[in-house]
Amino acid sequence: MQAFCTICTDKPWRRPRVARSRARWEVVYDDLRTQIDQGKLNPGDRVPTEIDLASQYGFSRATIRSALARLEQDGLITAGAGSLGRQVRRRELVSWNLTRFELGAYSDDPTNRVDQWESDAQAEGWSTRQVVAGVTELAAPDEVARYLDCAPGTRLIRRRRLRYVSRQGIPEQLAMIADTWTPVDIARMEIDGVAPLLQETNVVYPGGIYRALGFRQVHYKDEIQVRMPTPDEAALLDVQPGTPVGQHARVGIDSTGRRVRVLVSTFAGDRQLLRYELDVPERRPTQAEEE
Amino acid sequence: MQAFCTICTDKPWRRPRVARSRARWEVVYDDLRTQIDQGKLNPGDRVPTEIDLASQYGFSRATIRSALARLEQDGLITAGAGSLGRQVRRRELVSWNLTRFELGAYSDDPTNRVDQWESDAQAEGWSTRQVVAGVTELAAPDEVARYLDCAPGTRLIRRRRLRYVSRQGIPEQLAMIADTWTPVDIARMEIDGVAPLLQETNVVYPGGIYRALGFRQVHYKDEIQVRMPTPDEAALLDVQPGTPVGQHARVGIDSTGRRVRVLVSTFAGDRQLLRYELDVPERRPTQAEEE
DNA sequence: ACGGATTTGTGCGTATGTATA
DNA sequence: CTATACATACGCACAAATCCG
Repeated sequence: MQAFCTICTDKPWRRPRVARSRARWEVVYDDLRTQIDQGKLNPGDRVPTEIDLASQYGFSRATIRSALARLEQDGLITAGAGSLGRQVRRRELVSWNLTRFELGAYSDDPTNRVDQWESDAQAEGWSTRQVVAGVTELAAPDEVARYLDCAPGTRLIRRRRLRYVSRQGIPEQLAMIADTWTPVDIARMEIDGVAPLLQETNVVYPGGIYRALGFRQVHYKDEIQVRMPTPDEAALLDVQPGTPVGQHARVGIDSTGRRVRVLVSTFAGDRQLLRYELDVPERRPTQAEEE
Repeated sequence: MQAFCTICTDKPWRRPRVARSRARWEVVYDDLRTQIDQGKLNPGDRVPTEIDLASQYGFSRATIRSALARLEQDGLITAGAGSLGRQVRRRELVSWNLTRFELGAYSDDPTNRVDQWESDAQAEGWSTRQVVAGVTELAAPDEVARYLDCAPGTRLIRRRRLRYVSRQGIPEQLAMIADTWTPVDIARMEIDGVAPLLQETNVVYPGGIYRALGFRQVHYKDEIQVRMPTPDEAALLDVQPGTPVGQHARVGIDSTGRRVRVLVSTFAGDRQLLRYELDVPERRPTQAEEE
C-alpha cells in the first residue's frame, strides 16, 4: 500500500555494504566471469561441469548451479544437456543500417531483389533469406495502436516476415521477426486486381508496395526498445532464456500526414545490431516541426 | 570438437515435442504469466509469497522459486527480501529523440541549460539531473577503439556523466550512463587557459564544447546494441539481475573526416527508449557515400 | 533504537528424468 | 545401449532485509 517508485518498483536485493564474505555462488560466478572477460575462457570453450566445479570448490551442486544460472542470465554461457554441456557464448552481430535510402528508395518490401536489411547482412558475408509467415487480420495491440495513432482494438492487417541468416555451412538462424501492420483499407487496395499486401509470398514492386499503391512515405518515426522476449518470441527466435531482444518500430507517414503502416522488427540482442548515419544540419534547418 | 553455430553456440534446452506433462515450475510460471498478461495482476501488485504458492500448488518451495526466477528473468516481476516481497514490475520509459537538432545545435554537453536528453525527459514530466562522475585517462577498450578507428589500447579521455530522472516525490533513478571518449590531444585543448573536456563539473558552452574547440561535427554514426549489463553497470544503474540494457554509441565526425569523439550511452531497458525521426529523401539524394 | 514478524536469499543433501554423443 | 551432464524436484535449516510497532 505504500508508494513505490514508478520507474522500477523494486529496491533490488543488494549485498550489505559492510565487508562480508561473498556468497558462495558469487565466488564461483566471479571466478568464471573473470576467466571469460580475460579470455582464459573463449567463446565456444566448454565450461567445467557442475560436478567438477562442485568438487573443485567444495560447494554443493546446487550452489554451483546458482552461479552458472547467473552467468547464463548474463548471456555469457549457454547450457545443454548431455555432451553439449555448457559453453562460453558467441556473439556475432548482423548490422542493419536504417538510414541508407540511397540504394533505390528504401522500403520494407524488397524493391530490387534484396531490401536494405538483406543488403547490409550480405555485405558482412551472411546469406539471407526471408519468408512471409502469415498475413492476418488482428485487433491492434495497445502498442501498435499507439504507433498508428488509432484506437486499440482497431482491425489491422499484420504481415509477418521472418528474416534468416546463415554462413558457410552454418545452420540457418532466424535473425529478425518483421511485422508490418497496415490499416485494413490500405491493405485491401489492389493493383491489377490483386492486393499485394495480402499476398502470402514475397511480393516485389519497384519502389516498394506502398509506393505502388500511391503512398509516398515522406517521414519515418522510429522507436527502439530493449526488453526480454515473450515466450512466443523466444521460441521463434530460438534464443536461450536470458537473451534480451531489441524492438525497432518504424512508422511511415505520407505527405498528408497519414500513418500508412508500422514495421515492428524484433531481434535477438546477440545476433543483430542497428545503425544510423546522420548528417548534422548546418544551423537550425527550418526551425519548423516541434510536434 | 564439432562445428557449433557461430551465431549462438547453443542448442537451447527444449521440452520434448511429444505431448508430455509440463514441468511443475512451468505450470506455476504459465499461470502467473497469464495473470500478468491479462491484467489480473497489475504493475505494483504483490505476487503471492513462495510459501503461499507452494501450499497452493502442493509443490516444494524450490519448485516455486524456479518459476519465480524465470518470471524475474523475463523482467515481469521484482524480488526483495522481507516486506518488499515480489511485485509485478512497472515499465515506464523515458524517451530520447536522437534526431532533434533543432533546439540549438545538438551536443552531448549542455549548450543551453539542458541538453537534448534532458529536454525530452522534461517534456514527459520528468525532472532531470546530470552529474559528471569522473574524467579519466584510460586505454581504449576494443569496442571504443573500433568506434574511434584507433588502435585498441590507445590512451583516451573518458568523461562519464550520470543522468538521473525523478518524478513527484519518487526517488531519483539513474536512467543512463553517458561516457564520452575523446582522443587525448583533443581533450587537452584549452579555451582561455582551461581544458573544458577535463573539467569535473558540467561545463556549458554555447554550441557545445567541441564546437567551441573548433570542431564542427558534420556527421554522426550511431550504433545500437542490446545486451545484458556487466556487474558494474547493473550496480550503477541499480537494476535487477535480468534487466537488459541498451547501448547507444554516437561517433561524431568533423568536416575533415576525423572521428572527434564517441558518446557511449548505456541505459536500462525498463527506463529508457530511443527515437529517431527521419525525412525520406525524394529520390536518391547524391548517390554518393557508400562506405 | 530495538525487536519481532514476514519474506526472500543462501546453502546443503538426495534422487530421478532426459537429451546428446 | 551406455555414459555423461544437465534439468527437475523434494526436504531442511539458517541468514538477511524490510517494515512496523
